[in-house]
Amino acid sequence: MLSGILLADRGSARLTVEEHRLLDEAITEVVDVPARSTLFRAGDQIDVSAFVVEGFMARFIADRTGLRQLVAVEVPGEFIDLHAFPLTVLDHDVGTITASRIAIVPHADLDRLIVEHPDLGRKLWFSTLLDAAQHRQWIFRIGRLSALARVSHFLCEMFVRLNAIGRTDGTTFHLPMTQADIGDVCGLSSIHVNRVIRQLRDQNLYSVSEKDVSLPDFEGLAKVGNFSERYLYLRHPFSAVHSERIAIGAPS
Amino acid sequence: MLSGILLADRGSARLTVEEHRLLDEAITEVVDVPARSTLFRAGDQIDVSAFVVEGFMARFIADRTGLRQLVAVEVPGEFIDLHAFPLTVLDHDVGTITASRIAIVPHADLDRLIVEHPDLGRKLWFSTLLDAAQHRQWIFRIGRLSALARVSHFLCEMFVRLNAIGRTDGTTFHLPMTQADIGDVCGLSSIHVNRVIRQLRDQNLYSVSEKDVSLPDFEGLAKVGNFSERYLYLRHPFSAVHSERIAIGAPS
DNA sequence: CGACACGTTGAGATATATCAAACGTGGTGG
DNA sequence: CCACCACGTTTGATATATCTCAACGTGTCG
Repeated sequence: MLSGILLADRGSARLTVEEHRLLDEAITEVVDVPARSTLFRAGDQIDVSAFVVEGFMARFIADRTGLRQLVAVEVPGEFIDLHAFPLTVLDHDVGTITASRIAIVPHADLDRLIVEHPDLGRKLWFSTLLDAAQHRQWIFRIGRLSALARVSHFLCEMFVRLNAIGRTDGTTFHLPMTQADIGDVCGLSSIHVNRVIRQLRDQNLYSVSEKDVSLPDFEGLAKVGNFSERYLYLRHPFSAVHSERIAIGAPS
Repeated sequence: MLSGILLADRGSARLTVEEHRLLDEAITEVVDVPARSTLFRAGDQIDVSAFVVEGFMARFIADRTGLRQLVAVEVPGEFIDLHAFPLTVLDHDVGTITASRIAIVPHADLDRLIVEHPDLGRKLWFSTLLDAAQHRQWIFRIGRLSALARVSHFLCEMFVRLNAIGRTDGTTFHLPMTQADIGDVCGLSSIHVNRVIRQLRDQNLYSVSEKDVSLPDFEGLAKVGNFSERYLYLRHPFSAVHSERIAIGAPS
């Protein structure tokens, strides 16, 4: 049941037992990929998609000078390139952060599945739209938040997402990313990330040991980061306090 | 044939005559919306989706202080909230920039259509993934480009998108956005946008009169903005020179 | 005519980047 | 076992991009 982790806790899109079985049967290969390697590149035409079974992966866009901007971080249970199924060509690179195991599903099989099972098709569509909702929040994060808020927002996101797949103990979770990676997520230099993280530590909002991150005051961190988890569309939100109305203001 | 403009020039997702007809029949209402008004808000549960027939619209996220970040700009022929069909709840606000006319399609009809016509379903899926691809490019733009490059990149994007729907004469197009709007797109203050635009004018890369923007040297502007149009997935790219290989560099 | 939205300009403040260097730590090979 | 190296983190000093505040001009619209 490799697909068992797919779409975990996503309210309206949870998969039925039957749908899990169908997806499992469509897996043609399970591949182990070393850390820090690039699997696909922008422009690649691909006829399979894959989801993460274990490990941390990332999607990113690089400019001519090699500056890298991550556009998504994927954790177990998430497709890394399901959008390539309708799109057929990738517009960004895909690679690993840590050593990862991925399960591969040919597009031809997805084709057949969504015709025979429209509901499953809708759920796969939903899954790609979850990415889009996260993208939007990343735009907001980078465009309108301070460095301190950006890093806080990102830490909140990772916490909530990992919590949803049972990878936290309620406060602590494993985050195998370097400060440079976080900079690539937040549009910051790694040096500045370092300084911001120290601030969070000084405010007792964050601590880390061996890549195990603790957020002793999630609500406080969420406030600093202007974080509201609604965009993750979870059936069981971590924070009871949410969906607060936000004032619509004038443009800057 | 209101739907005639949908997915124009998107290679693999162009609609057949029959599909256009089906969508047209599903339109229940055509609504005129005044400029600068908000149609839907984050958290709204909606059971219809709409596409732009005429006008400029935007999707945006606002923080507690009213700072606004646009996450998408929509022009005629584009759905503004098709993602709400699988998602059912919106994670951002939707509003107009100029007075607009939109065509409304109930989700119940889309439901029926995609079951009976899986190919159409795939194309609608594609359409929402186009948004996601644009989101990714916006993250890159804001995260890794200078103010000058951000504005250039955005101008290139709007030019190419409007060109694809026949709304340029090869150099000039109508862009009814204020400098503050552009700031909300690029994560900049309106004052800084003003200064950046003056730079572009001084470099003869841009001129404007009555909201009619001219880009006399598109290639030059694209270079400044690190712009490559691949992510727009057009059948007839504007620029012959593209798909150049970009070096993958080390993280910052 | 006044109010308002938008663009423009100036001066000063500040957040973040850049450059440079040191430090710990784990792994590796001799 | 030690020397060494690669990698990530940390710190300091300085540069610079962008923001903020403030003011003014211009056109439009009621």
